[in-house]
Amino acid sequence: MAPPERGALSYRTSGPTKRDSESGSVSSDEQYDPRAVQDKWQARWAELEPFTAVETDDGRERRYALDMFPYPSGDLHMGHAEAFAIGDVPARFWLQQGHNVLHPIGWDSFGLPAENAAIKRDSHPAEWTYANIETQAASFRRYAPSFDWSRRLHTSDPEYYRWTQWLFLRFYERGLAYRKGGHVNWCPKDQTVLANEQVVGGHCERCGALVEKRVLTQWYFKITDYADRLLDDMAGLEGHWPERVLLMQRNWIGRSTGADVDFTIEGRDEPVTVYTTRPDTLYGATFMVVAADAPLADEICAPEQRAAFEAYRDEVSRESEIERLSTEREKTGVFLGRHAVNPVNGERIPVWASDYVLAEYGHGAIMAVPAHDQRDLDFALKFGLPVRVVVDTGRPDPAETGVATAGDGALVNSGPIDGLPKAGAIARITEILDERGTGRASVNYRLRDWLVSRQRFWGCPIPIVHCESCGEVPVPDDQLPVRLPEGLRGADLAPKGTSPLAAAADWVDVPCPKCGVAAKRDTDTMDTFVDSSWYYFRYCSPGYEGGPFDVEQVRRWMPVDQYTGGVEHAILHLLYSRFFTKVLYDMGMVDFTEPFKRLLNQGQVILNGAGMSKSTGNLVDLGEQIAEFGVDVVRLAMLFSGPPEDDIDWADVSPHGMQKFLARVHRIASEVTSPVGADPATGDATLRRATAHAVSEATTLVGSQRFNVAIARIMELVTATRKAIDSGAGPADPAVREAAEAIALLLSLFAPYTAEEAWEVLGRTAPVITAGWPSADPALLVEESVTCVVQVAGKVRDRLDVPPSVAADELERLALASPKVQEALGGAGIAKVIVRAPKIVNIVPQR
RNA sequence: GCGGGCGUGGCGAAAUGGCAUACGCGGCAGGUUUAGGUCCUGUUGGUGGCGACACCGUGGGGGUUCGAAUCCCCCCGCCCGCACCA
Repeated sequence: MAPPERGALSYRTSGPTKRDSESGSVSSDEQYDPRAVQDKWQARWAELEPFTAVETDDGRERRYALDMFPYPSGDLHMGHAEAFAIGDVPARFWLQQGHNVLHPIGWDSFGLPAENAAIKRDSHPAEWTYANIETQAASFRRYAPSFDWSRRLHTSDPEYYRWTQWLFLRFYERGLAYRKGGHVNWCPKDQTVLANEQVVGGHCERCGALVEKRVLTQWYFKITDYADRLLDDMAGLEGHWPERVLLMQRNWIGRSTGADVDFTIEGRDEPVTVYTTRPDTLYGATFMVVAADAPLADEICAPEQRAAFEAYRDEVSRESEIERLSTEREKTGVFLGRHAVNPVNGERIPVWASDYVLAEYGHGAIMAVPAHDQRDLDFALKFGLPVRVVVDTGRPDPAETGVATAGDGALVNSGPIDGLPKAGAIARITEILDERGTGRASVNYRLRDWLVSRQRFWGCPIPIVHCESCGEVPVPDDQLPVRLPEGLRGADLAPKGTSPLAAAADWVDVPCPKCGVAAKRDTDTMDTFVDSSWYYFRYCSPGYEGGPFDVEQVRRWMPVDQYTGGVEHAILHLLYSRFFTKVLYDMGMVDFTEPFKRLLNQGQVILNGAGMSKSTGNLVDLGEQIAEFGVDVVRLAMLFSGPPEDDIDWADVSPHGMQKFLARVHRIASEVTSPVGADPATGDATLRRATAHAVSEATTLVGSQRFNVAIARIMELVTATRKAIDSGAGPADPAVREAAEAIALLLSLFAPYTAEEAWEVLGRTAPVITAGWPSADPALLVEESVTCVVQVAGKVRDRLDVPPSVAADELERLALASPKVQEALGGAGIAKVIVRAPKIVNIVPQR
C-alpha cells in the first residue's frame, strides 16, 4: 500500500473529544499517527544532542552500551531493527537514570562483498562501501537509536586501520603474530584462506563453498598462548553471558588433560611421542596409529610398505571434507612396516597410518587401545589387530561385542597399576613415566592459532616488508598507515589465488626499512575479524592520534556494560575480542581482562517459520514496515513480541495492536487538563498506586532485560489511566497527570517518538529523554488490603481481604471461620493448617 | 552419537514452589457511525449446567511436597551446538 504523505496526517493535540459520560466511551475520527512526528523529533534531537557522551568527569556514573557494529551490506533490514531496538533500551534507561552513557555507532567496513560488488560493477570497493554506509546512517537516524554520532568510525578508514596495523606490529614484537607453513583451509570460491572458526561443517562460513586443504605459508595470531586464560576467565562471565555462548567457547577451546608417552621406534633414533587422555590404559595399547598426512608417517614408513602407503596417502588427500565428516564411515589405513616399543612393558606393537588420526592435534600420532576406545576398536576389528582389556568395567568383552568400554573399573593386566581405579591409575602411571623419563603429564587444546592473512584486496594491509637479506621487516610505526594501493579497481580485484595487491608493482616494491635495498611489501590483507576485535576500544577516543586509543578514556568507559548482538558471533568475534583484550592487558594498555561484562544475544527475525531470504521471496522489508506503521510501532512490536533472546516470527507480530496502543497513550496525554506541576498527592489514590506499581515493576523488568513484560506493565497503566479518566477521577485529577507523565517517561525506552510527543503534549518542554526516570513512592507500593487465598486440600475455596500485616494466627482463625471453607471441609477434621501470611492459607483435612 | 535448551489457550507469551493463562493478537457480542474502518465496552482454556457452580487442564507417565507449569526420575517431540580432538 502507498503510505500517506509524511506529515499530512494530523494527530490530536487538544481537539474536540466527544465523550459519552453515560457509557464512558469516546469516539474519534482522527487517530494519532506515530509517523507524523518523526521528522520533528529527529531535528530536535540533532539540535539538542542529548545522546552525546561526555568525556570529562561530570559527577555522573558512566555506562557503556554497545551494539555489534553493522557490515554495510545494503540498507538496514529487520534483523538490524530488532538488534538495535534491543540494544537501545539499556542505553536510554541509563541515560534517563542520570548516567553518562556511551552508545556509539560505526561500521565494519572492510570485507569481501564490497570487493565482489566492485568486480561486478567495474568500480572501487570504497564506492559501494561508503554509499551503503550513508544509506544505513540515514536509516539509523530515522530509526532513532540513541547513538552518539560524534564517535562514528569505519574500519576501512586509513585513520582506523593505521591502528589495526600498529596493533599487528605490537603482536609481532611479542611473538604473537608469526608466519608458518602448513595445511590451511582454502575457499575455492572466495579464493582465499580461512580461519578454523570460519569453516562450518567443512564449508566456508561466508559463501558456503566446500573448503579444501592447501599447504601454504600464512600469518597467524598465537591465540593458543591464551587458551587457558580464555577458558578460565569465563568463570567471571558466568551468569552475565548466555550459558550457551560460554559452552560453545569452552568446546571450541577444548582443553583436555592427559599424558605424553614416548614410544621408541625400531630403527629410529628419536622416540615418537603420543598424547593420550587415558595413560591408565597404556598396557592395553596393541598398536600405534600415525596421521597419514603427517610428515612422520612418510618418514618412518618401511621400504617394503612404501608403495602401499603412498597409494593410501594419495587416496586420503583426494577425499573431501564431506567424506571425512560422514559419521558412520569405515576405518581405513595401512601398515607402515615398523614397530614401536611400549615404554612400560617393552612390548612390540605395529605402527599403522590412518586418516582417523589428525596431523594437527597432539603429536599427530596415538597409541591405540581398542578395548577402551571405540575408534581404535573399529580399526582393530577391521584389520584384525589384537584387543586387550586392561580396565575391568564389568561389561562384556569389547572384542566380542564390538563396543569399547570407556567406564571406570579396576585395572587388570597392567603390572604395577593392577587393581587401581581409573583416576588412581592415571596418577600412578604418570608418575612412573615421569620417573623413567619416558612420559609426562600434558594438556592439549582443540583451539588452533588464528590464521589472519587473506589473499584479497579490501582489507587492512599487513605492515611487513620482505627483504632478501633482512627477512621479515616490520614497517616502522611512523610510516603507518600502509595504505591500500591506488589504481586497482574492477577486474584488477578478481580473485586469482594470490593477493590482488601483488599486481600493484609500484606499491609492492619498496626499499627495506632496515637496510634500504629493494624489497617487497607483504601483499596479504588481514582477516576482517582483526578490525572488529578492537573497535570498541577506539570508540572511547575515536579521534585519538597518539595510539589506537587513549588509555585514560578506556579506563573511564570500559569494560562494556552491555553488549548486544547476534549469537552467530558466539565463537568468532567474541573469542577474538577476548583474546585482544588480554593481549592489551599484558601490554599494560588496559586494566581489565574481559571486554564485555554482560552479553545479550537477540533472536532472529523470521517469517512464517523460516529464515528470510531474497531468493525465496520470504521477506519483510524494514523500509516498507516503517513507511506503513512508523518507527515506534516497529520497535515496539519487536520488543513486545517476546523475550529478546527469542526468535520473532513477523507473521505473529501485530503492528496494528502497537499502533492502537500508541494512539491511546497519545490521547491520554492530550486529555490531561491539570497544570504542569499539579501536586499528585491530592489525586486519586487507586491510580497513584497503579502508577507506583507500574514504575517499580518496569524498572526491575528493564534491569533484568525482560522488556516484553515491562511493556505489558505500561499497557496496564494505560488501561488504568483510561478508566480513571472515563469513569473515575476524571481528566483534571493530578493523579491522571502523574500517570500520563510516568507513561511517557517509561515508554521513552521503547517508542521514543511517541514518548517525546506525549511529553510535549502534556505541556513539558525538555525532551523526555533528559527528563529523568520516574521513581515510585514506597508508601504507595504498600497495599491497603491484599487478597488471601484459602485452600482446602490444595484447592481454592475462598478469598479473604486482609491487611498486608495480618498475623498468621489471626489469618488462620479467619480462614477457618469461612462458611465456604467449612462447607468444603464437610465436617472432616483438620490434620494441618499451613499459613503463609498474608497470601495463602492451606487447610489439610483428615482422611 | 555426545552436550545443552525448550515443550503453557486458536497465536506471540506471563507466572521459577503458593489464585495457571498477566499483556497483546485473533474471535465473539454490544455501543458509536449513513456504511465500512477507526474508536469504546464486555467476553473469550475445555467439558457439563438456564444458572450459582462442578469437574478436568501447563507434551506423556511416575515421584517429592500441605501445595508443582516450576524441583527429581523415565519416556515422547522440537530446536541449537559439537561431532573421529586420542
